[in-house]
Amino acid sequence: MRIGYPCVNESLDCTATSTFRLASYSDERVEQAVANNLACLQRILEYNVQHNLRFFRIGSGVVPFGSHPINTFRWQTRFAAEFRAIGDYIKQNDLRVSFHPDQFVVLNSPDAGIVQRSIDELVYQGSILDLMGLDGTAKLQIHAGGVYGDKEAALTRWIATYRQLPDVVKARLVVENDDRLYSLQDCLRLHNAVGVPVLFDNFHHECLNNGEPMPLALRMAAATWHPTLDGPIMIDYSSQAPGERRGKHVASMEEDLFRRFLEDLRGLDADIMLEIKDKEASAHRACMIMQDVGLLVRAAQSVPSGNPAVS
DNA sequence: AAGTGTCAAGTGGGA
DNA sequence: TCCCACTTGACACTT
Repeated sequence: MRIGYPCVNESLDCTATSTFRLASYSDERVEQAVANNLACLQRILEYNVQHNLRFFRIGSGVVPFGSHPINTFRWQTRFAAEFRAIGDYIKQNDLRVSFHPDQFVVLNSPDAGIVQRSIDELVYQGSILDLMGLDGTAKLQIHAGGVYGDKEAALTRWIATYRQLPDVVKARLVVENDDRLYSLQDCLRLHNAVGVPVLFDNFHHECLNNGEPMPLALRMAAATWHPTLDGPIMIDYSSQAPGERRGKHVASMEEDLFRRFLEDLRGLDADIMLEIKDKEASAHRACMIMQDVGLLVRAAQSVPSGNPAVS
């Protein structure tokens, strides 16, 4: 099992998603930003190895305007060596990485332009994982999309779009239950239609479900992952922020709730992404708890390799 | 240097 | 009819 956190490391003084405004686009700025982002990504991964945090979500903006037609810079070839080196580091240290393309990726939109831009974005993010030389266990995680007043029609459109995706995207795509529109059951229908694995979000399931108890829900989602092609199941973990709007993520992990969740999970291998505001701070506490209950081996006393220049 | 309005992209819910 | 949230701040203009 692995513990991870999304996109941002608050302990380091760098960002792996530095960008700029579309209005000030230039190839030079893309090159500058990608160089910075990949150097920072490498530092984050080294930090993660040192802290036994072996799961990380890479931010969508690692290549600014990565799927925008304005971006004609050949970043794939310019940074081929850097992508490959990061991929090697990921494999050598048994890390797992993923992407979560943002809310603009909607495969079931009635608008063909939106669907095409969504596919372009998936191809862009998937190509980064390809350039890193990572196998199909490195995933692209999306939601089912909108309902548009007719969920049946929306699910049908999703399936039709999925079937048109390039194989390289299909091999990585997973669909996550959301907190308002598409429940675990809805996602399982997509799985039954096209085989897409279901990424289970426990907090979304608490917000929107069909009465499945958490242990059962976890096992239903787990059954949609192919053990070797897809890897261990991925889970997004969070909990309700006390006193806040329903669906708001908690600021810092509540340890008793996490221990209870591990009880529900018991017996399943999973990589858990903590979608919690304070990032690696909570991930580190989760790591300690999992070591405490014997679900995680302690970090090796490894010396970080590569990039000796930065600290 | 500090303050702040706005940023590529979509959708639905709530004020 | 706006405004907000969403996996995540931070760019860039103004003073």
